[in-house]
Amino acid sequence: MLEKSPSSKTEILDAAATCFMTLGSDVASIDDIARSLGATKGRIYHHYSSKGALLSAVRMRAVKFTLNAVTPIIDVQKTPVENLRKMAYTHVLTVLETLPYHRVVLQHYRKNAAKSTTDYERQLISEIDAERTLYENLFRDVINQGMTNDNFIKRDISVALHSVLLMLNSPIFWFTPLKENKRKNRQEIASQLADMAVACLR
Amino acid sequence: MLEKSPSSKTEILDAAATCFMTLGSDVASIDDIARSLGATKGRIYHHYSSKGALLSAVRMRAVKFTLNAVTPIIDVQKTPVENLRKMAYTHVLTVLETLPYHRVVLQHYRKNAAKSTTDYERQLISEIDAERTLYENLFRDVINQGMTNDNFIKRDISVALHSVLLMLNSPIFWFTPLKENKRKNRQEIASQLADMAVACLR
DNA sequence: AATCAAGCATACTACGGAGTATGTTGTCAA
DNA sequence: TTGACAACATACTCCGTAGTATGCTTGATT
Repeated sequence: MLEKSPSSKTEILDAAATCFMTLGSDVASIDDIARSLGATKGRIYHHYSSKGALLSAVRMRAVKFTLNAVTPIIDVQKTPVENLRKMAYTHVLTVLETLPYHRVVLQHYRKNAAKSTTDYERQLISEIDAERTLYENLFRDVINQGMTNDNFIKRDISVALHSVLLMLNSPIFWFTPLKENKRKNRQEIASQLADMAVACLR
Repeated sequence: MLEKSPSSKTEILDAAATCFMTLGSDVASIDDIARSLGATKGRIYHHYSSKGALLSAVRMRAVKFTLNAVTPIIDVQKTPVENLRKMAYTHVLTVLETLPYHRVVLQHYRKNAAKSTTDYERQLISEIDAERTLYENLFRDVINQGMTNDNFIKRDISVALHSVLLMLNSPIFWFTPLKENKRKNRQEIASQLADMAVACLR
């Protein structure tokens, strides 16, 4: 999953992401993940202190993927429309290339109140939230700038932001990778969604 | 939850929807739901044969809410743009008024492969899927018609359909009801989202 | 060569939750 | 008035799973 020489830890993360994705993070057991690695619990608990910690690591990595991809392509010289269009395109493409991670994230967009979590795990979650807010603000700033420049219709910024972001994340629900034309197919989807994202703001 | 005289079964459904929403349908136990009703397991298992059956009932009811609300307002006399706009508005408003149910549905957009389900539960799920497909096709038809009339830009119909639907469902993620101006607030949100839905198609 | 720790595997415990079997209460019909 | 059934409550069983305690192996270090 985008790794040159996968360390043991990232290998575990990839397996965890896939298991959490297919079974759901609550149903998938540590044993399931270990089995999919041809290993046992021992290996996982050696690297991650709890199931919650492992889950948080997966979620954090998902945010980093998109954050690292989108941040460098913002160009203050260009117009908000151009920037948003390229940000949207990059976002979708990145998501499609690290899909399992984002499917896991999606399960937790609205699952805040777990039954019993330790202080340590709550801290991990707050760090994830901070990083996600950072990422959202990249889009918020561009949309805001576009609204003040009259490139975009003036609307409630929060409604507009989250609507656009969720539309860009919609492939997380329905995308299934095909054998042939993999790369091309993804680029087309990213392009269409980027168009729609820009369109729905004006 | 939209009920004149809530029967014991619908009362259970409402409680289940709320519990499944806040804790997640995997984590929330039957005892949790019973406790929130001031009752015990016995009451729930008297009406629903299993946890899966109860969950399916919640999901099915969610689909019925929107299906019953949107179906009658489609008018073949009007243009695709007018129809889609009103369908979108009605959809959002209905969702916001029966929010817990739709939050539960959302958890299962991509959780198909449960660990072990009975034949009976698989049947329930397939019935839900059929009903949901029926509902999606209402929107698919209108969008298709709009594309052939050149009211909408011609795009991949599936990508367009699911993107729009997910954008209309975005409040499921972030909406939190306010005390004052409840009704008005919801109408404004529905209106904005309906505008954006139409806009992103052309 | 001996030591030691990293990186696992194995074997256990403890507990929560789904499902069941059975008891209890009210109500209505004959 | 009785019996029969609906609508629950109570008290269990059983199993899966998170977490732990401990043992084993291999490579690096002194």
